[in-house]
Amino acid sequence: MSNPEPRDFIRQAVAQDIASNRFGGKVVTRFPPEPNGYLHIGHAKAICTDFGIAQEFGGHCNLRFDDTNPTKEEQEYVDAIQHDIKWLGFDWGDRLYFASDYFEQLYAWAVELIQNGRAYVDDLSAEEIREYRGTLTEPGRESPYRNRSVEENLDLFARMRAGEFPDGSRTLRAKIDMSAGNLNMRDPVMYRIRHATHHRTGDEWCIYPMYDWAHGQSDSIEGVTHSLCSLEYEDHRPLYDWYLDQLEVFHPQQIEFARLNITNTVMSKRKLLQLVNENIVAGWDDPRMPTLSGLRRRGYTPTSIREFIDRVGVTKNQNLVEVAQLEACIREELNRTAPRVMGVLRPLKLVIENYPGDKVEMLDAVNNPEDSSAGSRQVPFSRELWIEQTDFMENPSKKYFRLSPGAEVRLRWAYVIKCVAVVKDAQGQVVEIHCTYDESTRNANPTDRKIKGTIHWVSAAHGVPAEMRLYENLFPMPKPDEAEDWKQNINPNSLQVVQGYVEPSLADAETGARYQFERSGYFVVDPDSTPVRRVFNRTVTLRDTWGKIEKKD
RNA sequence: UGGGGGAUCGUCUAAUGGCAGGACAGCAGCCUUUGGAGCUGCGUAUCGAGGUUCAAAUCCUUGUCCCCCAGCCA
Repeated sequence: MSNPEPRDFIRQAVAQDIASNRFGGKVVTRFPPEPNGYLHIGHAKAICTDFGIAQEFGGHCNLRFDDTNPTKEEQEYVDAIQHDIKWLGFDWGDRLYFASDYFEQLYAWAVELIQNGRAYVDDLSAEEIREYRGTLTEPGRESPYRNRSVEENLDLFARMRAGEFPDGSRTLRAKIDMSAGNLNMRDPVMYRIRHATHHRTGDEWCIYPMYDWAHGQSDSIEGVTHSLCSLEYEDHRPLYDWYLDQLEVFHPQQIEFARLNITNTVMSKRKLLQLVNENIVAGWDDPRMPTLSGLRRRGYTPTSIREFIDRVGVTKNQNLVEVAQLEACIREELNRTAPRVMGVLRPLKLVIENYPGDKVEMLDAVNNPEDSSAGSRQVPFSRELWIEQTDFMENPSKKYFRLSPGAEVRLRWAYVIKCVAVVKDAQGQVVEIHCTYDESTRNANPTDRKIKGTIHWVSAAHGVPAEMRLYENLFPMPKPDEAEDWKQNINPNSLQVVQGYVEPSLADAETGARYQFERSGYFVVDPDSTPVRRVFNRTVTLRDTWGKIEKKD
């Protein structure tokens, strides 16, 4: 059951707890999202850790929505979150919970704390509470309402629940220590009044528990043994423990780890929401978003994301992982699994002068050199082809070994051709390339000379028009968060739409199907794709050695 | 001059007193009908200074730097 050598400090702690029979050897974790936005790759780290550890140690992981703030939460998010977790590859079975299901129990426990003199109704305003809290370096002052009688507190709290008081007029606070160095212990608010409709409990409640009051108790109710969360809750652990100790209920262990950060993107829910609301991107599932729905639409696989999370590890260190690390994971998987096809992004007409105009040959093309079981397909070849604009250069550098005047190049799976003429328009733009082909080189190399370059192509008569959406990082700089105005730094080329052609085998490609467009990148069929308008999203480019050579010059 | 946490190649991460290793990125080469993939090689990385020890990334002392906390958000 337990790993012989746990991979990280959390797994080590869990293994130790099992060894010492703490919690009766059981392992129960939970993933506690607030339904106020879509899940992103940072959440994937938490999901993989919470569900992964439960799985590895033969335990369970609960999915519990932390829905204690009706003003920010929506059913849409509840549904999207469940969909994304399943897609990532995890299953909570019947262990779907909501903090809002515990509101009655939480209320009863709050009454218990009042009765024990550990909580009180405070009439201070939000602003006054802030003033009384003190500062980081100065202790706070006790509220004048702090020493009300138990009876008065009970009465007031019941009337808070009954809806007798307006929003913000009163709170229930834990009576702890206004001089604590840890601000969380300076009489934290347990309940606030919010006459708001909750997406699950409707208008049943007008007081709502705060995170700290809800979270640990929810963990306890569910029998969670290991409550894993991010580093910023380290300061909350003493409070987490305090509530549980006061209540003398089952006491889970909270363990904190560092959240995931990735270069060239933003990860805070607030900023992602802004990108969506201000139409900077096309929605939560815009392929440029670091959301799971965005990555899915971009063509990332669940396994590649899990692999990525595995590789970056779990520690308490501040981290900023290069996005290249994520890209490496999807490239590695797709290299193994994606069928190769030919697709031209920016078409340039090529005419083979000595090839008969009425002739069409079907050429054999290997589907995946990394997977012999993938077989091969037939690709039509004819006199007029589309090639990539970037595969022709009128004045090539020495290291360029694709097409240029007088130069020879191989057409993938077809013939070696030689450029004999260049046709230009009135503006001097190259609009057509004329070549001759060497009939003896059909899928075979000439013996008398070495052909260095191979380019891809699509038969003009057979090619299928396709829209290609070429994505790059949303932000050009590694740390957009540190810029003065982060939104001013969106990469203008983060989405480029081009109209190209793909080989006819892709005519019926299904939504979600992934391909390698040879020499270009990995693409996935977008949901926008129809038989009339085929749309491919570029998931990631191939590693581009030529691009590096070019840059150096 | 409050409380909490963290410092290991460019990045992420291993080591739990015993050869500082891996992945990504980068560089050089080989190979190649994808300038893909693959293969080979390339590293003054333990925050500083003292100390303990045969031996320190690890233990002790001390200093420095970074992150988080003053929502009736989570």
